[in-house]
Amino acid sequence: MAKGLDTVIERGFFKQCTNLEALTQKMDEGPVTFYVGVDPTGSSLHVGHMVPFFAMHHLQKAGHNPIAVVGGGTSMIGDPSGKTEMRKMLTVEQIAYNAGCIKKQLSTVVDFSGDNTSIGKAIMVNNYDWLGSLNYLEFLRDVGKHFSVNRMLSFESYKMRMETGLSFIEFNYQLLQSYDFLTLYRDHGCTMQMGGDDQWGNIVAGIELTRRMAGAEVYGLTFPLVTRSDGKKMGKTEKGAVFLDPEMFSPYEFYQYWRNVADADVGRFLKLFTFLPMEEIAELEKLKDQEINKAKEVLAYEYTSIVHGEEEAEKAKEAAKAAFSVQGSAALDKSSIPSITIDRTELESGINVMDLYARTALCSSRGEARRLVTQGGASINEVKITDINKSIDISFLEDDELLLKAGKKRYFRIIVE
RNA sequence: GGGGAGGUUCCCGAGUGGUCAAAGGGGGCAGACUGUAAAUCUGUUGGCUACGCCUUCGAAGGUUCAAAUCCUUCUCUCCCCA
Repeated sequence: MAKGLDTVIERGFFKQCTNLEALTQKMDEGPVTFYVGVDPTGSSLHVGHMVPFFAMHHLQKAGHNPIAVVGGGTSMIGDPSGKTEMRKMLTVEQIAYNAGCIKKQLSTVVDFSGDNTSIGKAIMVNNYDWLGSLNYLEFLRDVGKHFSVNRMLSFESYKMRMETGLSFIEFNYQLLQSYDFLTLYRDHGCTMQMGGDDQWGNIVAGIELTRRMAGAEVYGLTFPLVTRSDGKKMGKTEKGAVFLDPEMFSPYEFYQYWRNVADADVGRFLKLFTFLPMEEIAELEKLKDQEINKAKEVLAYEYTSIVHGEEEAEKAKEAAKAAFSVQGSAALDKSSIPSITIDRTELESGINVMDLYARTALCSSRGEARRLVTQGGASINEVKITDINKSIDISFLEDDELLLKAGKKRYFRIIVE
């Protein structure tokens, strides 16, 4: 089995391949240039986007050459695959900005620097560069003729949209993505595309187009759709997606997200989202019941460390330990908890509990704060508050701070000056 | 362009003049249980200066003592025909 490809398969990235034997052989023979597409629809990726790039990492490490294709052109249109609604369109400037942010985030797993000769060479390109200047008539004549509408309609992703409606622009997405593959083959000798299994149809279409127009055999490989065993969408929380941008999703929360994955998911996620050797993961997978928490800690630490750096991972780990151990807040790493500063004089005259909570991110209104207090979920510096009329004053202070707690896991810090 | 069906609180979805801040479900939050898990159970889920008041049922007007519910216009979505 080809180097790199075996790792990818072994770690659970493999769902299906257009021609596994041929691809294996090709990858055995030497470096293969391959690509993964990413949509620059936001300024931050979330963890769900990362699956292909972890795979990319393993292949790059094995000496193959990755291309990350930013869908600047295609995202101006919208991909119907798996979406129930049409995407909003973005301006060229927004896309360029987003692409910059994304590259930075991808750099945590893929090396774009090009100064490490022992691994494959990675580049990032934007398909707007070739799609943006397409001539409609020429495109229809040269590319469009290879596509069968009947065939396209038979794809599941389009079928779904047939129910709700599918605009003509979206319908063209497959042509553009196929054209990407052809272009990358011509310009960069790219011979493989990877993507989520929902992209299978588009990938196959690209392969066919490349065969017809360039007479070359290229390959496609898809990853299983990563789901959570509890059926919830991977990488989504109540508050939204688990973003990689620390401004949008703090390293502590990031750590906690992975620390709290379902038992059944730990092993799979360790393989997908960490670089730990398989033997080590196999050991961790043996853990049961309470012991499995160790595996979750490893997962959380490793992934946090990849995305946010070891220092942040360490901080998050310590903060979590402190927050959930018996000593309570004493050992909490305060710097990782969100905070606001209030004036000492204000506290001296006393602030109502509800008012205080409502001013933090813990509660969005006094009503919510009232509920929290009434239901026994509020405590300040580890003193439970159950009286909604309680006035908080300087007697609650500890080191000039108030540590507000909501429920078991959410903290907020009030610094008094 | 013609015809039809619709837009309800975070989401889905009841409600068709007062008993509606609006059923039910989902989700969320909190509590119990626990392993910072899952499952389960309980409570809660517009705002506020809180036994009352204010703002919500696509938007703006109107009818009425009283409208999410009736009328008018506008707007958006979906379906059928062209």
